[in-house]
Amino acid sequence: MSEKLGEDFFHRDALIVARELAGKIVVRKFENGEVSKIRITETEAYCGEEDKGCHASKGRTPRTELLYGRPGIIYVYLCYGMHWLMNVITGEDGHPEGVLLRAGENFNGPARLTKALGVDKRFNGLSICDNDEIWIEDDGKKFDIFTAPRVGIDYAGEEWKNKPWRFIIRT
DNA sequence: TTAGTGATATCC
DNA sequence: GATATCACTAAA
Repeated sequence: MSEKLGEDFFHRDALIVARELAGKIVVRKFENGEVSKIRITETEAYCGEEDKGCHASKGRTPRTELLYGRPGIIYVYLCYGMHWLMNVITGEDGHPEGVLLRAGENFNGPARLTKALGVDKRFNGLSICDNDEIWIEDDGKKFDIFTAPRVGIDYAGEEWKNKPWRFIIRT
């Protein structure tokens, strides 16, 4: 009883989507026909220009342009020259918010996730509900979620870096 | 703890 | 054109 998540799911506040995305399944179909499913264990919400932790807070640029786009768009960001981090855009069209997929079962760390999924910049700009290589499913299982401050955004300042906008499932 | 890595933004 | 920065990982 797995259900593929559609655009409606992402067309909500990033905080809600991030919370509900924790515990869902990312499905990746490779070119050779192999399919891998990975449970999302950790997400983070990034909410708008006023959120200093969000890329869009520094202004609209070609890179952050995607954040302003339609919900369900995959935003792949290259960090430190070797790591791909994967986000999904949420909320209203024109409002820069999204959810970072921070970890999956069997690994820790956002770059491990994309590595395992074979995600790279080819996926940047794709809609996660409108392609046959990667999507997210709800298998109906429920998890206890706990929150924590986001990591890696010390530059955002006390006010923003302490927001409990990181969602982790209890396993 | 530190090196490695490359796209992006920002400063000439 | 150049350089400073960055939501990280792996190796030690």
